[in-house]
Amino acid sequence: MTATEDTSTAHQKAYERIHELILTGKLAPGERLRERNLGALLGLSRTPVREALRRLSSEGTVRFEPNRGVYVEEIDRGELLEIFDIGAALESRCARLAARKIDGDAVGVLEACLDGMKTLAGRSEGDPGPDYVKLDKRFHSTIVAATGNRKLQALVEHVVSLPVLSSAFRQYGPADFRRSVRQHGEILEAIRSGDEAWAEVAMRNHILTGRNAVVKQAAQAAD
Amino acid sequence: MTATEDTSTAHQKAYERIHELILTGKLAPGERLRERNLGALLGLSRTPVREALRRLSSEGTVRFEPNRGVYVEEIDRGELLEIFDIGAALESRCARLAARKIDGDAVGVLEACLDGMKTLAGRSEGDPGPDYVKLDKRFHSTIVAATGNRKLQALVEHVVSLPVLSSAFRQYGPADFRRSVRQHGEILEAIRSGDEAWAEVAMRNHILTGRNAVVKQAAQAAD
DNA sequence: GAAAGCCATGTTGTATACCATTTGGCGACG
DNA sequence: CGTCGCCAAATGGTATACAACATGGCTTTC
Repeated sequence: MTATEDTSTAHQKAYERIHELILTGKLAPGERLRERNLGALLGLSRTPVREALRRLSSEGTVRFEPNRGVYVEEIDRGELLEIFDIGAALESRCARLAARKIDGDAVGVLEACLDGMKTLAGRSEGDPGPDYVKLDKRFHSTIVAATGNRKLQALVEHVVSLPVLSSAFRQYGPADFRRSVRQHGEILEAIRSGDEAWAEVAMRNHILTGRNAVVKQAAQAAD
Repeated sequence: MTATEDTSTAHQKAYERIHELILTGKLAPGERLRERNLGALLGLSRTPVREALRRLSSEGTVRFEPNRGVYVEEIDRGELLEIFDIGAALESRCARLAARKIDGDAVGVLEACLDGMKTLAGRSEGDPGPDYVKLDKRFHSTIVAATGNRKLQALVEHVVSLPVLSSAFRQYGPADFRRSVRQHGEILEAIRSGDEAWAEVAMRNHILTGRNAVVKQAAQAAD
């Protein structure tokens, strides 16, 4: 029951797997990706792999150098912080719109995500694992989708991938996860009650918390 | 010397042409795109066409329905205005960063673009044509690139495509073009002088002018 | 005459084959 | 001994071939 997506198409599978490999650092920034290797690794031909790479390229996760291969984009910390600021602006706007327009089904999904995150953060002391990240992503995606703006959805999907990457590298302690759960709870409550201003600021607060964790980590690394 | 792009790869050509066909309305919102047709039209096989469509899909311009074809995304006016707001936020931020970090080469490019736009807007009374749009895009792309943030660059590239679309449908008069040129001049001067606050607000002003034109057009259409 | 199921056709999804370009090494020449 | 240039292997770019799925019309049956 680990597999949540049906991965009906090979292209989708390739996209998700490669994205995950990059997020978890198995494919390092700057590393060259050989299409035949990836295909063999995933049990696919080059065609769906290349399509997945085009998507990743369009999202800025990967870079095509014509006739010279595909490389994982390297991120510097300044860019990353900048991205967090932009993400905060976009997602808080989404939260505001969602508070206005969300329907019952979507609220149900949010509740389910929150439940799952609570359980994961509560039971294990150390690392709630990649499932937590998936629920987190789902939570945010649901909010963005609730705005009903497809272009906005595409945008946020893109901007979010890098912060998620950074959080994958980041060492979260149990307290951090509990705080994350609490913040998601606040966002949900704000949206459910239709309080636009609260939803906006709760989301902004949540994302800037993540930004701060990156800053702190940088300070530690400088020791 | 009309051709500015080398179009070195078939995929790039496919991407640019299809994008242009959508922007100019030759491919209408909601219309189904057949890969074989597009390939034949552009003198290419399906492979690069599909890769281009994946990019466009990732940008939210086009929509894949699994096993059922690719469709041009339809936009409603509310979404469009929302996108303008986001574009204003992102691009004004870019202008601020550019004012801080831009180098001489990039300034030269901006000057060249502005020159070209001046000429086009000055000489012909009616429609300066698609070349004007291209210069406009180049101007903005250069500013975004000057921020040195690749992810941000990818984002803006995406968010910008729709407003450009709308401007393609919009009927600009000579006065509008002259105003557009003047605003680009202001932005350039602000960036060149390193005045971050001015650059930010000049860009915001420019984009919200475009937003207003859409609103006005909507009001006219409602007559 | 209407509805349901099957088949023909077209289109998407994926794999494979072929061509162009890059790249690293080896040998000839200065 | 160094350098230039050529050749071969590998890799990306594109075309084509094949398989899976969807769709519309026709036949068949009630």
